[in-house]
Amino acid sequence: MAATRTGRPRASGSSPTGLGTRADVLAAAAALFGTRGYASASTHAIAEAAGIRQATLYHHFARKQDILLALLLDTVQPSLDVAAELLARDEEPAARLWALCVADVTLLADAPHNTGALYLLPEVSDAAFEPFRDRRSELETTYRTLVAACGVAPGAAAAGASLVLALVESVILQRKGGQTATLDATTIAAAALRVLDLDTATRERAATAGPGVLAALG
Amino acid sequence: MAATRTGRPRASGSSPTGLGTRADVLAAAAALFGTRGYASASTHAIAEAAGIRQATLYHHFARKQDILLALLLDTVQPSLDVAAELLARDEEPAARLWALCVADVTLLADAPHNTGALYLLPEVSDAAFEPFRDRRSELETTYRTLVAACGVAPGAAAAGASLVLALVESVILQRKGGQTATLDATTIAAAALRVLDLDTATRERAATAGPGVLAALG
DNA sequence: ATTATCTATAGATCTATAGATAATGC
DNA sequence: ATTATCTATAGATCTATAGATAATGC
Repeated sequence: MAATRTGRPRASGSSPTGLGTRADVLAAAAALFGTRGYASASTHAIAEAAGIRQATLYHHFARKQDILLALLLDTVQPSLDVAAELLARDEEPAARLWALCVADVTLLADAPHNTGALYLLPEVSDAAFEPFRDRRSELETTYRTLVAACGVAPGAAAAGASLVLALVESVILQRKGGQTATLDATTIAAAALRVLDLDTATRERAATAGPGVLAALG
Repeated sequence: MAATRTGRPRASGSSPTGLGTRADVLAAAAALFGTRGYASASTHAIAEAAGIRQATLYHHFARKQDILLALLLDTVQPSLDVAAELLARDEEPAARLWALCVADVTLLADAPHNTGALYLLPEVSDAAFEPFRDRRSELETTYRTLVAACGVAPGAAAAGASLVLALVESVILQRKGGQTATLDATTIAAAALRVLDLDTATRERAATAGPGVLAALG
């Protein structure tokens, strides 16, 4: 049952992540795409950081774009899972929105290598990344739906959701800037409810009930 | 006095912007860096969009990096000018912060080609762009100073300023997403004051006095 | 036999430089 | 003479493929 693996051994060293070559490549690419950019991070540099030769990448990913696509999908999927669960629940909308903000901020803040920053890459507008953009759209729709359910005026729900998302994603920009202490997730969630101009009583109920909602998620 | 210019004429057409070759290059690069990314926008593609041959770029910019640096500095400078003026005035801090938010949102929203998005490029962390990062830092310091002057608790001023900046820069993300109707500048400024949890009276005074402050700027 | 790696490289870029050319200025 | 453009290209990449190699699996 030991971890003996088939195939030619690596020329130098072993898996940096200890999770296999695919994980090594994804970790190396996440770091390099985020700090140097997509095109500026050569497959050679990625392979080197992953502890393999450049051509070996192509045994695991058919094209360079597939590496970024995998990273983007892996990053958005946990958020979508939380969002879908929260949409189906029946606690007060403000409490569910609070929970969504806290969950997303936490995911963005705790991810190794600031993968949230990858969706800011201009190259993501390429057709190859449409599967990601679709899921990202779904996430925005969930935010809008919850914001509207909080009683925000219909005309202002889309705008409100944009501002809430901007606050949540401020974590990405903070990490990019190399800030040591990123904002607390509950601080940002509270700020989101203030931006929406919800009344004090609603906001207090949400912050009180929110942690319970979060804990109830699968 | 007519616009007769020295030098060999272009092989094809004339200046797309009508403002000369340097302006043509900057406009073309702003569009391409923002939509394709820095490394993915080749000097050939930039030159083509500017209506010149690839090598002619190098008569106006010694290196490709100098094009992006010029765009970044041109984008941040007007914000810095407004920020410095506002710091020196003596209206109520909340009114000045309101004015700074409105001014920056307006600059970001009205700039041709969403140049605000350029500061999100990973390549900006390269040493070549340090002059820009320094000025960008100054701008953040001004936000922090005004937020602190609004009476936000000392420990919370830096966090508050981050959130305010995130709201202001949400315009960049909206434009990137291709949203047609970006948020109104005054809507964002009002949201910024709510995020800081300023009391209602202060916020109302700021929104009332803010337009006058803006109008008084040079 | 299957697998994951390796070496080697083809073909397609891409940046920046060298030097020619076609205008205006003096 | 000066200037801004042009053509041509050197040299340095970079992606993806071809085919060899060194392990384990049967």
